Amino acid sequence: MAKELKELTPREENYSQWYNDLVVKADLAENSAVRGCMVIKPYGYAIWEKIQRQLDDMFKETGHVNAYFPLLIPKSFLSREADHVEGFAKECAVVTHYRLKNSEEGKGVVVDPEARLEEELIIRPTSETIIWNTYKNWIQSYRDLPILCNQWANVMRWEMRTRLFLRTAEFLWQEGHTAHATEEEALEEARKMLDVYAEFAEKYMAVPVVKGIKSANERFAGAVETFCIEAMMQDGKALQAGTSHFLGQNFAKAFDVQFVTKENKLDYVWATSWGVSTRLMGALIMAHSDNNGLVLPPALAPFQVVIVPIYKGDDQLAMINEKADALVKELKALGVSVKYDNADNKKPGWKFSEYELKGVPVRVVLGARDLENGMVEIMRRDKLEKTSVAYEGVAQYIKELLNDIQANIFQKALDYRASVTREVNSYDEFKVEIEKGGFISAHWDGTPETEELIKQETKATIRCIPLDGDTTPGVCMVTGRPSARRVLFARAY
RNA sequence: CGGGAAUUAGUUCAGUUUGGUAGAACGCUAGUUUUGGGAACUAGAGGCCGUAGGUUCAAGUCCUGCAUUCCCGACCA
Repeated sequence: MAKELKELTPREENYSQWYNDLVVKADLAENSAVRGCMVIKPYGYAIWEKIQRQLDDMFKETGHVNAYFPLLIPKSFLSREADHVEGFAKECAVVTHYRLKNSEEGKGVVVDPEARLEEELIIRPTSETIIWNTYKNWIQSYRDLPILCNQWANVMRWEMRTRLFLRTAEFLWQEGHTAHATEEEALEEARKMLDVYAEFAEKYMAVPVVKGIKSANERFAGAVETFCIEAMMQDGKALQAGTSHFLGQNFAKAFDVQFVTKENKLDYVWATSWGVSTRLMGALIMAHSDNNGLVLPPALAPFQVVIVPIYKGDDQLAMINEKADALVKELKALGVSVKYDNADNKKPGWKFSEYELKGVPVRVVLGARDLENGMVEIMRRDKLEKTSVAYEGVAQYIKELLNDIQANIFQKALDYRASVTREVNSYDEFKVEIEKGGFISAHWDGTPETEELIKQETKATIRCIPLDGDTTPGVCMVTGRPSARRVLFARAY
């Protein structure tokens, strides 16, 4: 299987084919019988659980709690906030009936026309509306604020075209929804969660991201300001990896959520929402993988080490089992997760390929030959390098190696991004450069019209206005009008 | 919703030109030999050829409708 992957490379034209093969062959996910929906398989879900656990810890550390809100939302809720309905109406699945009955021709079941719902329900594409409808009951006074809730849930957006992990009709995500007494506090919250996302992406996923602000065209439907983290994939396309929105008082006004201030005045509540989804797994796969399969950062690998025994006969196996069990114990004591695969129905060569395809960071080979010399063979997935190490103290060696791998994967992604990021000063140059992929930093006059024109002509969008970075004024590369600063362009997923 | 292509074994596909006994590879099952980079041999199991009609002595193959899936666009985290 790994051989088939080798026919393509992560940076070629046929990237989507490569990506799909990789996802399927690494046993992460597959398309389901339902259009646009995906089955996340156990190995893929194990990675998602790692992501969930880590993010959830980080949310708790910043004072958030989890809650759960309904899957179905009354249709009328969606129309309360004008921009919001505009943004989501086109992709909502709608529940119209609550009962089936046997068909009169006697074949199968049909929708019972008697069971039409008085008010149709939509399957949540996001939960702002149902949550703000609920918050109305929770908030009377400034003493009830802030509310810092997060929800782990599934949502559904009836996308025209789907791709495993990157854009599926149903996807898993977390959505934080907070309510605040002041504008400053809400803005600070939105910024804080952006930082949490950025830290998670870089420290755990080993994916470097640019923190920034979305232009008006790309802003979340209903938000005053959308902050985002943008990542660069190996084929030169950008991927929005997470967003944090400052919602102003838009939803409080739409759902009439007012509170009494310290000064005994009525005011609308200030809001944020922020989310990341199973799309992060797409980012993980596309940012690091090579032609031998996945490359997982140790911090998110379902297991960090796999031990493969090589033996002839039961005597050797017994001896190797003993050594392996001892090593497993030592590694676990050091907090390293490990799988010992002594299944005898697969050959070692098969296992080597399999675990490379699955992206396990470190492989330890225990063979009779090595053990006689007191050595073990270690292979690191990121560099595909084999070394021989003394059995004594190998657990400590592996623990340090894992740190090194995590750092190396991040550095590699960072170097790649640097190599495809550049400044451009004219539109002609831009049109040439955008074909090569990567991030392009250029001046823009700040108008939606110019942004739209660039998108039409080059398929490139403004990924973000970076929070850090060059703030020297200049002139727009298209119109020549004044530009406050450079912004980041790319073609994106 | 536009433009292409596809639908046959668990999977990937051949077979359609010229209608005539349903095929291959991989996978699966059993046995033997194997085990330091995806093992070999032998013997098996497995198909209403997407669906509904039509043409014909005869349809996987020709004709018509329908459904579904994939790719390329528009939409989007």
